[in-house]
Amino acid sequence: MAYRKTPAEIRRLTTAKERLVARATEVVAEVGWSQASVTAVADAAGIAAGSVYQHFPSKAALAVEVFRRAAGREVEVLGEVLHGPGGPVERLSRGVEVFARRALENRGLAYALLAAPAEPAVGAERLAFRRRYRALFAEVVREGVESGALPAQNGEITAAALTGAIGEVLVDPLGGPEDGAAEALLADLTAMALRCAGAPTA
Amino acid sequence: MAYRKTPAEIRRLTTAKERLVARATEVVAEVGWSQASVTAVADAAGIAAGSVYQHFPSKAALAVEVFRRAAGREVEVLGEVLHGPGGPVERLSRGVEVFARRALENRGLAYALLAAPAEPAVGAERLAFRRRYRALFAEVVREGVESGALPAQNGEITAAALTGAIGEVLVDPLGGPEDGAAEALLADLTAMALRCAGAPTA
DNA sequence: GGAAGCTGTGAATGATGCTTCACTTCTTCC
DNA sequence: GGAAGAAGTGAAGCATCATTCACAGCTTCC
Repeated sequence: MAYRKTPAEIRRLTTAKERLVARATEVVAEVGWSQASVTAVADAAGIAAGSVYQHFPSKAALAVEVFRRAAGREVEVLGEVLHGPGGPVERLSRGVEVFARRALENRGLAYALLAAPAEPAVGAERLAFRRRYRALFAEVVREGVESGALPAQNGEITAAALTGAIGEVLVDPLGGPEDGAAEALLADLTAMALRCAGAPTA
Repeated sequence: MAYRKTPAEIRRLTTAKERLVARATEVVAEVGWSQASVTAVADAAGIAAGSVYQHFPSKAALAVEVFRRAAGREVEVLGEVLHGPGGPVERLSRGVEVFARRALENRGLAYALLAAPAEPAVGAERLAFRRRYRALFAEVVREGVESGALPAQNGEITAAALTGAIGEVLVDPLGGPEDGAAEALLADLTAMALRCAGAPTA
């Protein structure tokens, strides 16, 4: 009998899978979901198309994994900022700025996560993550309202609006070339977000 | 020689094309772009699949026409409200409300126009129309700033944010079932939009 | 060393759905 | 009525890709 995987072998497989996800993420960031065929992704990872199916049961599963990893990092970062130190308004402002800054620093990926046409499975994942963004924003808004820093409002609506507004504001810059106006954009964007939540203007 | 089209024949062809676009719009509103195959659309219009190509050079061209007609109506309506009588803030408020109300009254179509997965040609059209929405909002915001009704701000950003915010807020209600909370939603949405533009709360 | 079994390969398979085309049906006009 | 030609048909053609599979190459462990 020769069928027990050695730790080294397990590590090799895991590494191969990690590498596949990483390369697939790069491909998606560069050419978008619709152009990221199984063949293209496999080529980028240096394996045969068929080998993808050693790691994932379908292309959709791989795509979902790519999305989750990348979007998960963003949720995590945003959560840390929004749950971090400072008053609700300050945290909201910093959260919006950090989120937008990270997107602008990694345009291709940000565009893929936010807006690029994608297969249904990825679309569903996108929806799910948008809900998570909303939930994070809603929490801070609610806190702000309770503390009196923000006026009474429907926090869910404001949170959804913030999510949509940030995405929409970023779509054009993310699609176009780097234009050097990033800092001005960030300032305008955070100002808008604060107005949106009803924070008194500084 | 028998190849001159009579007026009646021309009318018949035009009517057939109109009918095709109308039925295709219904199909898209019901099942979304991805399920609206040429066969399904042709069936709905009561013609053969091949006949679609008498009117449009490709499926994409038909889809684009469907999108343009439907989205064009919304741009027109929004434009009328935003250019109508009243102060900038009042018009902005009414514009948001009218836009959202129309979407909620025609959910399937609104979802298809705003968010449903679609082929690249439709995606491009969607982007183009979003720019038109933004331009309309930007105009009113600029007017409001000039008249002093709104605080100084980057009108383009606010306009993009309004477009994104409205879309995002509507996506969930449009996807789910009618829940009867439409009026409350509209009130919260317009309140958010006014805050977003910096209008003093009523 | 060598049997057993897992991983990797990439061409073949299969599904989907747009588009074409040979043919039929309808309209025009003498 | 009938010739000429357009519109309409729908099944076949075709392109695109995800997925499979028979086979080759490796790793494990006695």
